Amino acid sequence: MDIMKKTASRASAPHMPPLLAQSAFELFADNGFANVNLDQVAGRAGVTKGSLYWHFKNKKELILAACQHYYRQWHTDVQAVTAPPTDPPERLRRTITFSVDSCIIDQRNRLFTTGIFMLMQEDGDVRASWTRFYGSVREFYVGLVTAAQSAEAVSHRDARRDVDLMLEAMEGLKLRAGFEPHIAKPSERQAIVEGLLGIFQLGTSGRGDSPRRPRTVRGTVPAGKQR
Amino acid sequence: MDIMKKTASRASAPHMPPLLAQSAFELFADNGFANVNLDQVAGRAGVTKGSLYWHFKNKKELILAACQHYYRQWHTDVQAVTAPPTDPPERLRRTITFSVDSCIIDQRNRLFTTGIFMLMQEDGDVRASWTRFYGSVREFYVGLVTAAQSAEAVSHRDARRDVDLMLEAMEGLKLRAGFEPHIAKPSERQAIVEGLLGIFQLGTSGRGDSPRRPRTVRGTVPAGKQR
DNA sequence: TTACGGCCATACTGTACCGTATAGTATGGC
DNA sequence: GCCATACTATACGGTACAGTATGGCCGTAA
Repeated sequence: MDIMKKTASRASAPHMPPLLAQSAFELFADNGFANVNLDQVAGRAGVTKGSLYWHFKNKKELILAACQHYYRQWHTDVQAVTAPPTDPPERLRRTITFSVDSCIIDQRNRLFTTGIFMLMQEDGDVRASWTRFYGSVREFYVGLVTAAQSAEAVSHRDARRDVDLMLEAMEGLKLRAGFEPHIAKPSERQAIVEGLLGIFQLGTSGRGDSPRRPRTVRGTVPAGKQR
Repeated sequence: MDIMKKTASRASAPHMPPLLAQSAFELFADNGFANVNLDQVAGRAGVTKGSLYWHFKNKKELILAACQHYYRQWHTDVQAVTAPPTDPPERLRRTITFSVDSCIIDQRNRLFTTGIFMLMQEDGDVRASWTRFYGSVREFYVGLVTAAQSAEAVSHRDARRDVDLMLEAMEGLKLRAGFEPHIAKPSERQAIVEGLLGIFQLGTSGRGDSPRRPRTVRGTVPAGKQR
């Protein structure tokens, strides 16, 4: 039969474990954790289950590795978005825009994180893993927000609380995008970004194009109230 | 052997289907959809799988019935909260407080809805079912909010958008409560309610007790800006 | 050349569980 | 007294899949 199929590409593989983790992530994100078996994961990586079990103790460890893959990806993506040198408010806007697009458009992102939330309920390790990630995301956003706010000389609000509220809304958005696909329209996405930015009560900021809704009137807040 | 075990309580049962649906909801909410088999559901209702399959075509129909049970429960609970005659802003506050408590404290609520979001990704019927429910919840809140806003004579904002943002934040809250349990503290819950109410830019409203954070300064919004 | 250890494939075991087949029981109509 | 209908119990087929047992290949070092 089909012997010697691909003995060539042996040993040159980029160190199986990360490749398996990536394959696992892609399959999990496309089909959900419960609907993927280890034969498929191994197959996608070009090996079989025997070798998968050489690198990972069990399915749970593979899942955790897939999570790490996802976390790393997120950080590098956001790094790329915030890299270009701009002023802090614009960086905040870009990051939020990127995140909103990820939540709404990137179905893999949606399905994968939903699955994690499900697993979290019944596995402490997954929960701990996600908790660390969420913490890093929050700190990242807090940094962005405080920078943006101090740039406007209004830092009277609790940035951490605001960031939490925004992140909650983003997670909810992810879920809602699953059953109300019409929010994927560009105009809707734009409005949603404005809504989230509104949480921080920053001025309309950045570009000159007029904001889409009158909501951002908030920017003008009575001064002299800093704590 | 054990004959005549419980012939007494036969036939007096409250018409199996709803009882099975409730049993299914409880088990699903406690253990997740994937970790419950039909023997357990039937057992909890005092029957066996054979009779379960008499009433329901398959597991999916049972799940949909459990969803209906959940929806009904939510509506009656909220009805109970908003029933006592108070002014609209206070009714809004009470409803949000109730919802936040449900999201954070009621673990069954959390696990069940998370499971639904997972199933939604792969089943159109579940998705349609949830979409209907979400629509009814949104309309309910829009009614509350417009009533509350017109009571304060400021209706310049898009209530539907605000409600969507708030509901998204609530769903996110539900998820976050799963891995950051410290937000179950009463003071935190109170702050979260204030944050959500802040979305609607209403005054601090209702009772005389001072709000917990300076955030609600928002209430004083420059007048004369209605569209 | 041999020996060995890292890596992988194949074949298999064990288990969980959905769905079904079928036998049995209560109840009401005729 | 007979039968139909509604409902319940038990047992099992089929399947999907996690995890294991075992042996082969290949590079490296003695």
